[in-house]
Amino acid sequence: MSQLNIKLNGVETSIEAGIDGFKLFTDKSVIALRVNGEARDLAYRPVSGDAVEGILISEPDGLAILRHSTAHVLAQAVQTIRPEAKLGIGPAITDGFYYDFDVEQPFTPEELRAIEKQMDRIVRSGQRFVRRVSNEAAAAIELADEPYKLELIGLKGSSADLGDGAAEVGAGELTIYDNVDPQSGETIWKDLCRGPHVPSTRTVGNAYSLTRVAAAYWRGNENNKQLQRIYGTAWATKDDLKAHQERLEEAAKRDHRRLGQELDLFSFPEEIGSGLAVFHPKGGIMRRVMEDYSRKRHEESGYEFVYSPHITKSNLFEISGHLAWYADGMFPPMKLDQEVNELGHVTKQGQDYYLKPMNCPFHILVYRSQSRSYRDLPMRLFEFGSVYRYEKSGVLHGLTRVRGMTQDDAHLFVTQDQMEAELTNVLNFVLGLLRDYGLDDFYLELSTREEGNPKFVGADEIWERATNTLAKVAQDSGLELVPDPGGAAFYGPKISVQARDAIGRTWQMSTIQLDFNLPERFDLEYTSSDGSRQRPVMIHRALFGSVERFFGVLTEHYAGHFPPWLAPVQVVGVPVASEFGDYLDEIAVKLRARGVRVSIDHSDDRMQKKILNHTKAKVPFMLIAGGQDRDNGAVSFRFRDGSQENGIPVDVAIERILEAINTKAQV
RNA sequence: GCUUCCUUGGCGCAAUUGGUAGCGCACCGCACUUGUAAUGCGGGGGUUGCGGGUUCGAGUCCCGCAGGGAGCUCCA
Repeated sequence: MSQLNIKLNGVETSIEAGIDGFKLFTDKSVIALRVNGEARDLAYRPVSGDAVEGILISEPDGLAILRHSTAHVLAQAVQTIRPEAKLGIGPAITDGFYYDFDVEQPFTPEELRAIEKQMDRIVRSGQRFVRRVSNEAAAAIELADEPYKLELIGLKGSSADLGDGAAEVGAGELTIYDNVDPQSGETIWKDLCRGPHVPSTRTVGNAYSLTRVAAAYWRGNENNKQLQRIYGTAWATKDDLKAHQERLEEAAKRDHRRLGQELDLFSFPEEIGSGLAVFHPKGGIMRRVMEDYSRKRHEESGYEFVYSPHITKSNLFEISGHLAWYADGMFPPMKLDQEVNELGHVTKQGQDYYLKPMNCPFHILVYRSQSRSYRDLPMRLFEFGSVYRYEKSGVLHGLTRVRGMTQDDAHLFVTQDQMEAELTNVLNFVLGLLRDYGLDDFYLELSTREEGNPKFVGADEIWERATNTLAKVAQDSGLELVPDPGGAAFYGPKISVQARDAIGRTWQMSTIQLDFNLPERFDLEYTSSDGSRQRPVMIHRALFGSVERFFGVLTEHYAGHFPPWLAPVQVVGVPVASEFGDYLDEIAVKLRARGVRVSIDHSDDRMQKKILNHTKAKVPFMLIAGGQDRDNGAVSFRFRDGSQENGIPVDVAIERILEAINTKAQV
């Protein structure tokens, strides 16, 4: 046999010509090959000069192949049970996979279980995934019954944007994967697919599960038909699957909607309407503490506080351009003052008033209320501004996506020369403040304009300068920077600060936007040192995004175990018997005098019951006192984790509590 | 907005094929006076989200609306 030279796992190796990946890697945990950087099936036969590595089932690329192969098994199972189901696409996604089907009747949960059973049978039957190169004409005939696949083949020909469909056809050769029965050699099922796949359905194993069914627009376009999408999760081992399910349970326990109910923080009364929250006393305390601290920091950093009304005549948003671009996202107008005679003719022109979806035009009017000099700049106007947006009903989600919210909104008016320094300033201010609230793992996203999209207004060179300035500031921060092309606001590019929470999920927090457009629209000016009229640049920035949303994110981050400075009740006193209640009341008086939020539980519950109740309420400090403590002028701490320290002198206990509050420590 | 599922006392849940609403927690009262995650007894509270329809009879079936969950699309 002739030999050929390849680079095997980085080492120059001579192998027999014509042997495939199965021979090169006998380790069963190798499920595919990486050939010259590209994933291939194990059946691939290396040619001279190839750089070949094994892809392990446990590595990210391997998991993606496993998940995509599981999607094929799902599709085969569905077509076994519902032969009329037409195939959409079936890619791997984070933690799993999905496959879209066009079916007359949506899948029921019971049917999902039947499909899982059928998948098990397919997995056990050990069908081989066999790659076959086809061409557009042949595939079109072969897949005549699969209209969506035909569309993808057509799109491939036209080099249109395939989106998620890239997994099916992608670049290069058009391929079909046959599922071949190992005994008979018969092809049982096939799918248009770029691959690669695991060698056999048996490799899929048993660490997968179908999770839910939902509708999804074909090719992600809401003008297209909705297909039924089945989601699943798939892992290398059963333990990994279990760990994943436990992570989901952990996330569910932290859900701010659930904790908001359990901890009595806020609610969404049906009578008020979707996406409109009320904060209860406990949530109200937290919100006030959050806002007070933010105000204090803004004051220290040179911001000035303004207030503006919740409604305005339409004219304001016509000038700003919001009505032209975002009327759909605004609550419809209140039509006022119009008078009509008996004949239906308008005798007095009315006015349309809108609830404000943004604060910027109001702050602009504050700026414009008098002639400004370069000496006034930078001018930093801050407001907790309540805005209302008519979010589509399907997107509302707890406090994180609402119809009424309060932004911690500021608009900075600066000269072109001050722009970069001020942006750097703002970014550092934002990051510092977020850290104070307990978030400390960040990365930045730079959202820029999409070429040729008419949504973005303003001259090219202005966009370029704004984008370059933001990019420089972002880079100088030293934080990881992720590009987000097309994500800019219509009036300018933005940096957004993304924060990772305690269990690694990322949340978009603050945004900093540069805007040359609104100063133009409102004809803003300042007199420069040489007496000439100049146009200021605007910086929009919200740090929490909205107070509501930030509240929700912090709730999930802390899983309701708020650090003492934020906790609605910081200390609860539990007397061992009611006769010790007075003693605790004396301590409570001292704590209250120092501003601590403390209550003493005088109810006639057993003390064990009281401990249970306050543990469930996630109170940071419980102070327990009985005869021994009273005799010694002491108190006993019980902490959230159930640990305790007995016999702490009262003054020491008070200092410890104050220390924790003042340093914003977590306990 | 679209697809789909859901809605029973403050909260979490039950109610066989449509037969006239139960439980736990919470709440109120009484007793107990307690040393680290549920003391005992008793009591009150729901025309089953709202509006229509089918039926002798609807929490259960049908239609509409509202609110919620999941996903899609969207997010100035």
